[in-house]
Amino acid sequence: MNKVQNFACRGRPREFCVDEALAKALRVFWEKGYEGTSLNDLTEAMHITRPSLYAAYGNKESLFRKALDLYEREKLAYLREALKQPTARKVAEAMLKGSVNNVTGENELHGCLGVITSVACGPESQSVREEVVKRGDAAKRALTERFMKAKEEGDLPKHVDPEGLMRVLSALLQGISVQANQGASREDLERLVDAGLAIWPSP
Amino acid sequence: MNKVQNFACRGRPREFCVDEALAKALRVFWEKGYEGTSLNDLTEAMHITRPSLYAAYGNKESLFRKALDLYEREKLAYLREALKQPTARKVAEAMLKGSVNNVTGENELHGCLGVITSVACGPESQSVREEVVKRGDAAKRALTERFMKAKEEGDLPKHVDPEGLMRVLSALLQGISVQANQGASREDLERLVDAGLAIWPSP
DNA sequence: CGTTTTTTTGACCCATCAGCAAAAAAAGGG
DNA sequence: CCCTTTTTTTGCTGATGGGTCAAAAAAACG
Repeated sequence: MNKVQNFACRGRPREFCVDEALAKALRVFWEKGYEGTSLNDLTEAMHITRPSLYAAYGNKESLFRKALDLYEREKLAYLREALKQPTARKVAEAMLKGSVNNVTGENELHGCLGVITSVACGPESQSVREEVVKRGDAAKRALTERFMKAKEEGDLPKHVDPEGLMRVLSALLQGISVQANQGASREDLERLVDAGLAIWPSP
Repeated sequence: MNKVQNFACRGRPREFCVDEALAKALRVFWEKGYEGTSLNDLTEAMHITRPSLYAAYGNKESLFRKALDLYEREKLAYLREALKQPTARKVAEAMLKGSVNNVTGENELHGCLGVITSVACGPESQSVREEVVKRGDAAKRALTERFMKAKEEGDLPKHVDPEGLMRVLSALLQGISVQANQGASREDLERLVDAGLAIWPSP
């Protein structure tokens, strides 16, 4: 009795792929930040007119949130994977090297979208900043817990403060992003990573 | 024969203090970044009308450069002082603690103006970003040289890479700025500093 | 007192911003 | 073939962006 695919297949079909266009939008947000990106930038990159964008994604802010989801899901996968490494040192190494890859990948240099957004948001669109910060805080908590576990397992010395160490590692990751924005080369960033790992606490 | 003070004392005197208004402008730029600051924000904070601003400082960009000079001269003095510390460890300690003070001082939280600007500048006003990056690079060179000297003097181990260590310290400072922007408390940042100093290489 | 020099005032310009309304176009259901 | 549903197209809106001009106002000089 039921038709196949009777969910929303009426009417004129959409002429663009929603996910594909979202990926384009992500790249623009990533390059320019939330406020630095205009609707013209977006529609040009997505090959979409303005009303199409509104119909498909709501408005600029909700488009950004969807792009943020995509970013977390795809580009930040290495952070979730890194947490599974067997030792605190390997966690740090995976995160730092993943960050360098993320930030110097492909052809152009970008910083981390989260850092860019949390730093570059004016008082308007404060809700966007808060959203980004909230997601970052969740990651920070997970990292702190990972270091607490590492201490129990003995691969971090007794005297280290897991939360402090988590803030140090966060700062290194954020610094990688900032320095990438400032034009640091991949070699520069790898030097940062090597020096950071060289002073990492040994059990 | 010569009059006293015959240099530009004719005509209607200015009704505001240029330096004072510049300090107000600096605070606004510091809070909102270069692009995030509008002329309305500036004129409101400086208690000046638009043409007065234009006459006194040129335009938005040249006002920002003057504000940047002031920022470097006053708010970044601790960095120059820190370089004079006798050991690499003390240099790092002075910079990190000074940065926390700088960033959590007075009543409101700010990140570092240099970080904010270098991260939050779109393709327009790229010259501003380049200016900020250029000034940062000079500081980075000085820090690298300081660590090379420290190595010669034996207060850093033989195996450390001065440039890498400089990038690590830079990253920690940038991370402090980013985390302050994200709402970290003074205690949070002091924890970061303590943990950072705890893993600092000993001679 | 009048002239000169400078600042202030208020309005204005043009571009861009995010967002939207109405009509045209394309598909399926009857 | 018409009707409904959905998307596209075109063009618009009100607000805000940085920047500027002409005229009024204020002070110092002769």
